[in-house]
This record gives sequence, structure tokens and C-alpha cells, in this order.
Amino acid sequence: MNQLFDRLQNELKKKNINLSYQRLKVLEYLTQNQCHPTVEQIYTDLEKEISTLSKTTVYNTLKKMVSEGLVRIITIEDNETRYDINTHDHGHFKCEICKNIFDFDINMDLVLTKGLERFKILDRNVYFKGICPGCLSNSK
Amino acid sequence: MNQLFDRLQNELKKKNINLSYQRLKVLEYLTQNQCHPTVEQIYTDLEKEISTLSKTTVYNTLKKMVSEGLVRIITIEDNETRYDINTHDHGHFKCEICKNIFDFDINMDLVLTKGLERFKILDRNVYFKGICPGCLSNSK
DNA sequence: ATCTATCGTGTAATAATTACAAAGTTGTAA
DNA sequence: TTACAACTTTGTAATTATTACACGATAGAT
Repeated sequence: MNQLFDRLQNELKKKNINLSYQRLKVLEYLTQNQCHPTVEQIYTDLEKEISTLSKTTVYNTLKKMVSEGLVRIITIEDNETRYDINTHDHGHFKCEICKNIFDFDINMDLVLTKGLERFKILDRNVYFKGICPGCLSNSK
Repeated sequence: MNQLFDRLQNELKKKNINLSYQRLKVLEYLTQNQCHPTVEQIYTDLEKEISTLSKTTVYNTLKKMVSEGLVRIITIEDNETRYDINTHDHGHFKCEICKNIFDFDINMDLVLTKGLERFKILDRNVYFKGICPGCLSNSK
């Protein structure tokens, strides 16, 4: 399949994680839908294909992948946890009208961290909110 | 009382929001406890003083203040909404060991936003996770 | 003093997530 | 192949945070 997916499979093998059918499907879904889906979205879509799928399995799989560093949690809104398989540093922009989330490049090293010299930084997150070009032009 | 608090009172007057005793206490709490408390923390502490306080009131007050721009929601962990009365741009660092949240200065204008030229940015958030100096030295 | 709009309170409802136990699956070693 | 142990999946029940709602209380305007 695609590059990202091969890489994931390798990493899983290295970490001795079985790639069960359900896990495969969740990872495949995240790979093909890099729109930062919620558990609900993942479950609803996959359940069409795997009728026996349990939502708990989706939660379990995601928790595992997050703890292994293959998937990243995106927390923008307090009431919805989203998941992102693209773990390289990038920012997120959430449109307050259409609710879509857009990725954007960011150089985290340029983010000045005055006052954090003695802190050990393990994870950096940047997210903006506003209105996307599409919704901007619609509202004119 | 202090400057920030006077400013809040003025802004409320301008916006025609009554400063009821409960609202006053919530704002006072946020002013004196700039540790980004959760609703639970605010409620538990204030309830000692105001025995009739309802958690719904805390939620209502915070929602009102957020919508008026006097208080800002901090979303770092997906399962806990935190509130911050300090609305000038700054970053947040959450220690993964002691769970405390530290503020740090940040110049948002320096955060390069390649690819966002046509987006209208209304809100910028930066948060890091890692280990704070105190927990670092404890673990040695 | 009365009216009206706003506010606070408690309970019930909703939604997201986790805990748990039982059943199923896989890999390994005899 | 069989047996065993470890791991997965599943469904249900429990937990937690948040919201909805209805009713009583309050404050300001007339």
C-alpha cells in the first residue's frame, strides 16, 4: 500500500505489537483519512465493514498506538478527542464555521520558549482557530 | 483589590453584566488562582465558602465570561477543561509528572504560519508537555 | 410596591470514556 | 497436533464531565 502504512507496519513489528485485523483497519482508516477523526467517526465508518466491531476496540487500539507513539492525540475542543497519524510537527487550524481542521507547516524550533530553559519538552502543540478561506468567501 | 480585578469589573460594567455574588467569587477565584483550575477545583474550593453554591452556576458563569472574552478556555488534556483569566497570549507547559501547568511567554507573531495566508486567525494556542524542573531534579 | 428580566439551584438527561469479565485468537513448545 | 499462556475483542455496566430544564430567588426599573 502506501509508504506511511509500510512504515507503520515495520514499527509495529519492531515493537512486537500484533497487527490484528481490527488494528490494521483502524490504522488504515487513519492513514486514508488524515482529517483527524474522532473515535465516533472511526467507529461509525469501520462498523459498516466490520459489523462486529466494538467501540471499545477502537478506544483500545488508539490508546495502544498513542502510547507507542504511532498516533498522536489532537486536543482542540474540550469535548472531542481527535487522532492524527501524522506525527511530524505541524500546526492545526480549526475553522469555527465548517469545523474542519487544516494542517499547516510550522517550525517549532522558531517558537521561542523564554522561561522554559530548565524544562524537558517532550511534546509541542500549536493550534489556531478562526475562519477558513472557503467559509470566508461564502460569507461575503 | 488588584489591578486585573478592577479591570474585570470595569469590563463587566461596560458589557452590562451583573456582578452577582457568585460571579464575583468565581472571578475572584480565577484571579487569585492563576493555576488554570478545572470546574471541579473551582467548585470544590468555593463551596466551602458559599455552601449553597451549585456546580451549574460555576458552569454558567464560566460560559458567560468565556463568551464575553474575559476568560479563556485552556484545552490541553481532552478530559479536563481548564479556565484562565489571563487573556494575553502566552504558552502553557504541562508537567506530565506533577500535572501542574506553567505559563511561559511567547511571541505569537513569530510563529510562522506558512500556508495560512488566506485564513482569518482569531485565536492562537501553544502548549507543550514534558517534565518540569522540580520533577526533573526529584527523579535524579 | 409591582413587574419583568435575569440569576442561581437541584435534579435529570446526555455524551464520552473507562472498567471489567467472558469469549475468541494467536503463537509457541512439547 | 495439542496444550498452554498471553493477548485481543466484545458487550455491558460504571464513571465522569457537561448540559438541559424547571422553578424559586433576586435586583433594577417604573
